[in-house]
Amino acid sequence: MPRSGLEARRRLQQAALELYRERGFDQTTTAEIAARAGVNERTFFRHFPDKREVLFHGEADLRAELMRSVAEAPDGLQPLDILLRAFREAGRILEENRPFSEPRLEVIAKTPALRERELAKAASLTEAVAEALRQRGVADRLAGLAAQTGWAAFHQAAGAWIDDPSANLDAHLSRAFDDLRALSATSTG
Amino acid sequence: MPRSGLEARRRLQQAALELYRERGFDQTTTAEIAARAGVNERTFFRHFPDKREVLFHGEADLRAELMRSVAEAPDGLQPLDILLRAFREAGRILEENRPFSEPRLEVIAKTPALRERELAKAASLTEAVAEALRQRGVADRLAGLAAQTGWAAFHQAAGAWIDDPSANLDAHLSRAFDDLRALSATSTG
DNA sequence: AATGTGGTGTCGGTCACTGACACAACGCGA
DNA sequence: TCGCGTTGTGTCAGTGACCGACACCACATT
Repeated sequence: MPRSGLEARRRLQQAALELYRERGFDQTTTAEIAARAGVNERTFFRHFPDKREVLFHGEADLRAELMRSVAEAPDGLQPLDILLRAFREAGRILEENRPFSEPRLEVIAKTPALRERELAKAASLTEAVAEALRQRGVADRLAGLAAQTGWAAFHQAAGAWIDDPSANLDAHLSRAFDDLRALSATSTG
Repeated sequence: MPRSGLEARRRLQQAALELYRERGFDQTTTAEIAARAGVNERTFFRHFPDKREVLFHGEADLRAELMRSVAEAPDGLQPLDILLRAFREAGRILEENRPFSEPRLEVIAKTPALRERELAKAASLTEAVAEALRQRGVADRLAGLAAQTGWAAFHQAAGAWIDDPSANLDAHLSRAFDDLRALSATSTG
């Protein structure tokens, strides 16, 4: 039966996403997911530590892409510009996987337990980005704030892109980062 | 046995905090918490929806204070200035409850499951602040971003204040919001 | 005294998640 | 070709979070 495990993992992710959409996260049991994927329930927990994590596996790719982009950004850019660049590039992962990204984000948005996990992932990712910025010499406190505000803009852009696919993710990102600048520009300080 | 229920709830919170510190969150069962509080396990779940929530009950006070402050801020202030004002005022709750919050924050910091819940609480609170800003006429997207960046600054200031109590929270807040403005001011846009 | 209400104990059950053990498929060297 | 370790899997027997239903008890109201 076992070939590489990758096959089963993919089927489990697919089955989970389908079932979460069909009857909701809370009304789906791990046994059902496993059954649809054609494996044993125990196998589910061999591939994913819990019922939520099955929807958060591509995160490693996004993380790697973000880190790479931040590290390789040209000198002379300001923190927020580095991040806009990085999110543009990493965003391609979302755009290329849209058929998977869209229902996934939909389910997450309507399930508190999944939103909690998403926030945790975001926090971890944000901290990694902040560290990457520090590696580039961005001041300590500034790096943390930049990463969090940048992520807030990215998250908002991603949501807007889901709601309005007529514009591409880049356009939404530009607008979100413009808002960010407007926010501080108009502040009295 | 039942007097008002408030008594049991307080004992449950106390027992939970103690046990989470003594043997850790994961190694504590709800039955043990209930036993130490002198009530039945079922009663625990009548007062708190789950094992984590028992540590997140004062949140309502902070939320109420923030909402009030945002709503009552004088006209003419920019979003970030409204928030700085609000966090200054709400921050007093933290300063007054420092001796109680400290062990609680300690447990949360070292327990992933509790950190997840904390992030969820922060997100909910942030969304409430955003809505309060919108009520004041702040543009839709801007309100969301302002609330999140403002919260990021507040969170960073609170952390700095825990690590360095020599300066008061206000000072840390001022510095964080200055950083925020510096972030966008130097961006090319 | 009758009645209502809210907090509680008890019981039975579902389901997420785990440890232990055995088995099947593959890769690889002998 | 045969053994052999490695890896993915199935099975079984748990533990513990959490819920629905019902009965009971303290207290307030009338």
